[in-house]
Amino acid sequence: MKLSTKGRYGLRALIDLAQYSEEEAVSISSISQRQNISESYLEQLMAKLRKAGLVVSIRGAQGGYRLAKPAESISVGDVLRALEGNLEAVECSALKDQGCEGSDLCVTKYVWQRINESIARTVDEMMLDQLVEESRKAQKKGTKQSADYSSRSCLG
Amino acid sequence: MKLSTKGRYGLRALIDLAQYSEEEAVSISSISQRQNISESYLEQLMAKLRKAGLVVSIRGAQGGYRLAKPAESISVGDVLRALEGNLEAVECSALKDQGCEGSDLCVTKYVWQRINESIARTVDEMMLDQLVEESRKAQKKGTKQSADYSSRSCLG
DNA sequence: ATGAAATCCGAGTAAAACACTCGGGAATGA
DNA sequence: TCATTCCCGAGTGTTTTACTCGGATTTCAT
Repeated sequence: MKLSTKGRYGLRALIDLAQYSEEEAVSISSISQRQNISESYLEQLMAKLRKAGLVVSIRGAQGGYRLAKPAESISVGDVLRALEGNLEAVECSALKDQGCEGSDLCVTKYVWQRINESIARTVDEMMLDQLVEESRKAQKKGTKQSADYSSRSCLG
Repeated sequence: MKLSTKGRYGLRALIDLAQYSEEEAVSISSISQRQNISESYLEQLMAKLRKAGLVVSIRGAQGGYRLAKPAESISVGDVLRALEGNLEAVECSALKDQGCEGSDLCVTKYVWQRINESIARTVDEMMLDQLVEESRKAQKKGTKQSADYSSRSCLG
C-alpha cells in the first residue's frame, strides 16, 4: 500500500520542471542536482512521463524537457498513473465490466471500489500549478536553505 | 500502491468470521474452505488479527476464533492496518511530528498528506457489520452459487 | 566538421517484499 | 488418550523495487 520511489521522485521532478521550464528546456542533470535524485534513475522516470504525453523532450545540446501542456491541466493523478501504472489499491475483476463468477457473493468488492474512488478523487483534483504555487511561497520564506538542499533528509 | 493478499484475504476472513462466529467459535479450516484461502496462510493472518485485538482465539478441540468486539465497532481500517501495517501511501518524515530539514521546501508533503487522509477517512468509516449485512443480502439472492464458491475466480 | 551536451534504450543486478509452506509444540474437549 | 485446534518460527521460490551501466543517437555551438 505504498507509493514507490517512481511516483514520489517523479512528482518532485515534474514540479521542478514546471517551475523551471518556462523559459528554456530543463535537463535531467539540472533536475537531478536540485532534487537530489540520481540522473540515471531520473532518465527512466522522464521516459515514462514522455510516453504518457505529459512532457516533451528536446534532444541534443541545450536540450532537455518541458511540460507538454500547461501546469493547470496536469493533475497529480496523471503523473502518478504515468509512473506507477494504475493507482487502484485492489484490482478485482469484479470491478471491471465482465465481473467474475460468484461476484454476487463478493462483498469486499464494494470496499475496494470505495478505496479506489477516494484515491482517484483526491489525486485527480490536485493540479500541478497549485503545487508550483505552494512551492514558490515556501521558497520565499526560506531562501537560505535552498542552497543546502542536497543535505536534507526528506525524500518525500 | 497495491493492497497485498494479507489485507484482501484477511478482510474476507474477518467478514466470514463475523457471519459465523455468533453461536460458536469458527476454526481456520472452516474459513479456509468457505473462503478458499490456504489454511497455513490464514493462520498467519489470524495471528495478526489476534495480536491487534480484533479477534480472540479458543484453543483445543472445538476451538477457533470469535470477534473480540461487536462487528459494528470494527472498521475496515482496523482490519487493514492490523494486516498491512499502516496504510499510508507515503511515509514522509515531514508528516510526522519532528519534520525533516528542508521540509519547508517539500511541497509534495501536502500531496501525500491528502492521499493518506482520504484513504484513512474511507476505510475508517466502513464498519464490519455493514459488510456482513451486505453479504447476507447477496446470499439471499444467489443461494445456489454459494455451494460453488470454491470454483470461483474472484479473490478480491 | 567536430565535439560536447543531451536524450534514448535495453540489459543487468542486488536487495527487499511477497506469498506462501512446513514442522513441530502446546492446549483442550470428548 | 487422542483427535482437534491454535501457536510459532523458520524456510523458500517468485516478483518487484530501485537502481546502475554502456553505448547509440541527436543536435547545438564553435
